[in-house]
Amino acid sequence: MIDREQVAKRLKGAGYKFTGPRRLVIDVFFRHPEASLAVKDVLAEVQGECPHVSPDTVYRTVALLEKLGVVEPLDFSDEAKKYRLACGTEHHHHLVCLRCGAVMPLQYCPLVEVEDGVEGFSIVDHRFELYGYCKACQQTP
Amino acid sequence: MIDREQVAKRLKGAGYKFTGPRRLVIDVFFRHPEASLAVKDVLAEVQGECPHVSPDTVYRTVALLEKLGVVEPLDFSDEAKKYRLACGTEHHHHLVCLRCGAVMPLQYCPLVEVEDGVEGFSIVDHRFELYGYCKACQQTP
DNA sequence: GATTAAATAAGAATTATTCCTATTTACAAG
DNA sequence: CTTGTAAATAGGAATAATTCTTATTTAATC
Repeated sequence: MIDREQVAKRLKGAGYKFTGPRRLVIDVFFRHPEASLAVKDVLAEVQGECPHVSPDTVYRTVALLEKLGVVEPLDFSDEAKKYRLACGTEHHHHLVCLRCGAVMPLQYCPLVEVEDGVEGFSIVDHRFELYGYCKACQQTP
Repeated sequence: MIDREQVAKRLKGAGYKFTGPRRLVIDVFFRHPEASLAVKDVLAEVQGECPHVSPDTVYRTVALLEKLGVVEPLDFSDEAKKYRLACGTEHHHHLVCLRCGAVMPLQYCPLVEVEDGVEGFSIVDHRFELYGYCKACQQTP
C-alpha cells in the first residue's frame, strides 16, 4: 500500500505543489484506506476540519490524485462516482462489499477470455466489478 | 428484440396504466434501438414533441421501465447513467462503441472464472463491460 | 357515464459540481 | 532570509440534473 510520503513525492515529482488543502484531502483517503468515497463525502470531511476550504479545491484535488494514480475510481451502478486509495500499480479489478463498502483488489482479469471472440470490435477499455458481502459482514447479523 | 405491443402488455400486466407520456418515453427508446440514452436526453426528445411533459414524469417512467426490464442501465466510467432497450431475457453483457455510442450484446459472462476464487466473499452481483470501436466506426475516418 | 386510484403538470427546491476573479501561497532563485 | 512567480485557493455565484409538492387530470373499471 502506498504511503503518504510517497504521495507527496509523487505530487512534487510531477511538478505540483504540496499544499495544505491537498494534504487534507489525501489524509481523508488514508483515514479510510478500504472505503469508497464520493467527492462530496471527502469535501464534508475536509470541511469538518477546515471549514473555509472551497468545494472547487476538493474536486480539483481529487481529479488530480486520480490523474496521478493515487486514487482510483470505482463505479457503482446507481450512485455517483467514488474513489479509493489505489491498490497498486498492476492491472486489477475489485470486490465491493454492499454492506460495509469495503473494496478489495481482485487480480483476475477476464479480458483474455473475450479478446478473440468479439469479431470486428476493437476493444480499448473494459470494466469488471464484483458485488457481494465480505467475510466480516457475512458473519455479523 | 422486444416490440412496442409487448411493452404495453407488460405495463398493464404489472398493474400500471399505459398513458400518453409513457408512450412518448417508450417511443424514444424504440426510435434509437442501439443507442445509449441519458434520462435528460430522453426528456429533451419527449419535450420536443410535447413540451408540457414534466421532467418528473420522464424520470419516473424510465425508472419504471427499468424495473420492468424494458430498458437496461449501462454504466460509463465518467458519465451519468444511461439506458437502452433491453437486449433480451438471457443474462448478458455489453460492447459499447466509444465513438457512435452503439451498444451490442455479448453473451459471454466471466463470472464462472472467479466464483471459486474469491475466498470468503459471497458474490451477489457483477458488472462487465467492454469499450472500444465498432466495425463501422473503425472504417470511417 | 360515473368512480377512483394512479399518474401527471407545473414549478419550486435540492444537490452535486463547475465557473469566475481577486487574493494567497509554495517553492525556487538570488 | 527575502523576493519573484506561477500555481493554487477562497468565496460565492452559476449551472445543471434530479426530486419534491400539491392540485388537477386521466386510464381503466364498474
